Amino acid sequence: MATIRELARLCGVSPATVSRVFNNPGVVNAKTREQVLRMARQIGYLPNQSARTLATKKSFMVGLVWDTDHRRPGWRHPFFQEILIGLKTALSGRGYHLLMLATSGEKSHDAYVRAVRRHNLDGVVMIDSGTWDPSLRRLAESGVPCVGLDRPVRGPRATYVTSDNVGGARLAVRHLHERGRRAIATITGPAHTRPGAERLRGYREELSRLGLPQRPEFVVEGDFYLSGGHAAMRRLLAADDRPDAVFVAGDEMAVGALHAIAEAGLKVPEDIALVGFDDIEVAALMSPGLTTIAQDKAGFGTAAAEAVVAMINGADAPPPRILPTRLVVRGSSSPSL
Amino acid sequence: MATIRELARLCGVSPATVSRVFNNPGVVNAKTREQVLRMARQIGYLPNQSARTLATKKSFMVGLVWDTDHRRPGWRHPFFQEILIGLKTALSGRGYHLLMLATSGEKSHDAYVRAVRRHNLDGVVMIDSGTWDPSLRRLAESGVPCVGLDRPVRGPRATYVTSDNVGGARLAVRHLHERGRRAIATITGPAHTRPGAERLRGYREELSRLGLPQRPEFVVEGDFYLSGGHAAMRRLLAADDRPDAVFVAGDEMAVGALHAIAEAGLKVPEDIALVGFDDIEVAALMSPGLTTIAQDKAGFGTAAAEAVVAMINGADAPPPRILPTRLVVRGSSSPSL
DNA sequence: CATCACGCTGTAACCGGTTTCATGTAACCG
DNA sequence: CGGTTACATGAAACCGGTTACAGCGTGATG
Repeated sequence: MATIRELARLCGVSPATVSRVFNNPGVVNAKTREQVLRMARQIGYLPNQSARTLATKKSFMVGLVWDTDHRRPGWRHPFFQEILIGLKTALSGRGYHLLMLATSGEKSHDAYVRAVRRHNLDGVVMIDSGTWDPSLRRLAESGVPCVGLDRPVRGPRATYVTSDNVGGARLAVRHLHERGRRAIATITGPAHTRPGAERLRGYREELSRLGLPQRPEFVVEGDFYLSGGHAAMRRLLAADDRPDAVFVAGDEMAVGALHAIAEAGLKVPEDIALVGFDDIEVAALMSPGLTTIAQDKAGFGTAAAEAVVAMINGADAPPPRILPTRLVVRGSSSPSL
Repeated sequence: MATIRELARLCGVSPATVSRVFNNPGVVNAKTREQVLRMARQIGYLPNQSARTLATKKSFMVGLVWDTDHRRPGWRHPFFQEILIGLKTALSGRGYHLLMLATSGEKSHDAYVRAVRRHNLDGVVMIDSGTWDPSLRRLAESGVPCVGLDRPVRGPRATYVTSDNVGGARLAVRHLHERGRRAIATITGPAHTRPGAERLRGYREELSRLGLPQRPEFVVEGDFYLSGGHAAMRRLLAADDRPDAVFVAGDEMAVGALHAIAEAGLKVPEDIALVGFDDIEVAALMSPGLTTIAQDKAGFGTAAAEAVVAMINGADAPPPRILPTRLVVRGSSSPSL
């Protein structure tokens, strides 16, 4: 492995000059610079990142906190993969790498903080269950630039990225109303999760705006999973007065709901129209296709990368970024015949 | 930030001793060791990984090469997320972290090699399209311990992990045969991909074993995607003599096939039974549920971690690891009425 | 001509660990 | 009791970069 001193010797200059060629090209004489670059290519010189980090305290690495505890829901965020692609791409475009943080089972409250310190991470992105794990709170409060994905994060240099859940839910309800539905129920996410609460709020707001009554029996709490959607739908169907449309606050629950409706011998969209939320891959694969509120998947990653890099470069924590959502119409909300 | 010299001073020992406490606890006197550990905890001392790496050339980081070029299929491996969880967990249990490698758009043939060198990565895991990208070939040949996921990798210290595609395909065909089907077609993956070729081979082998004829018109090539499955199924249905069962070499294609069958006014499983491959999440969500060949998702990650760590610790490249597959029976292959 | 500014470069200390080698001490053995 | 050995530790070099500071040559300025 070629070192900076070797390269310097070959070029007849000092290591400092070589270093400057790479970090501060402006200050070094054009001729010298060219020569150093040429020689560097020739002998395959590569600056050693560890040495650099040791000297500068900048690692050009961002940690990804991704809580894969199977008891919690977060580990399978509906479009984790797309977020990850966006994040990786956006970070690498800015010269940063992504380190998957792991606590090696260590259950200390500052396991993450320690990992971040140990590796001199420049910033952190968190995507997880949204439960306020103390070790995550510590992390956000520790002062590293910190961006939460789909979960609020508070700390001296922390911000977050989320979708416009309220607006999306309103879009969904408005759409069902435009399709002529008036008895619009909702299956919500868990009340303690932020997306769950916000989507419910949007549903309520839009009902008010449309002058439709708020009917408590039309609000059933689900769990964002298939089985929860199934169970919730069965409860809705069991009531005397069943809805003619349901806004389901998550696509996976919507699939469960779809099955429950079919089991009850009813048809979508003829008897009950359905609108989901997320636009996961399955949504397009169902029959009928699932009308849903799409989130800007790649946008999550990009926005997170932007925010964390900005903070790394000394900016104050930017305000939370709310990504727009949009309605994707498919068969499950087609005009009934 | 507390350094090793500070800690040493506080304990009245030399930095060397402190270092030994952490790396070679056996050689240092029990009393001294305890004292150092206690003091370390008290002042929150954390060894700096960059300094360590600089001195030892071991980073305890493994790179993940994940080609997200959208023109290639690899970036959305059917169960990327599960593999990633398995990998992360298994690595972290062995004291390694996972660094998502990115080439920052650099199109050099040894972009990956350079990234690995620069960061002193101890090993690499690759999951991608399976196309022989020259920069990946270089990487495998560069001598870093290297494990391919669902793709063969050759190099001085390289091996790979894959599923028993042949065996799985045979299971599928045998199952359809047991259900009384005799006109068993297949929709394959692209012939140039390894899983595609192997699953086709399994299909052929099992037909032979069962004494069923090989009918060229019953073999249609797909692309592992929804649309390819749909198109392939239409071709099968258009023939004079249509099959009563299809082994589809990927679940996503199977979903496409299912739609094509429905569009043709036929029923699954009554008219045509279907068996997929992969056991992706959708498989259980369809109606009818998709009978499929399940792969050991978490096993991929674990096996890859084991292999790469073994090689890092000096072992020779272990032979390729073939993970067992198993049949998951659902509605799409129920006995026809 | 002395002075100064400017542009470029080198020297050397430093980042925070690890590791070789030497050394001191205590135990052990014939 | 002298010599060997094992054990525990410290001094110092080293890993490969960065950077504060000093120095040098050149041309401009008073």
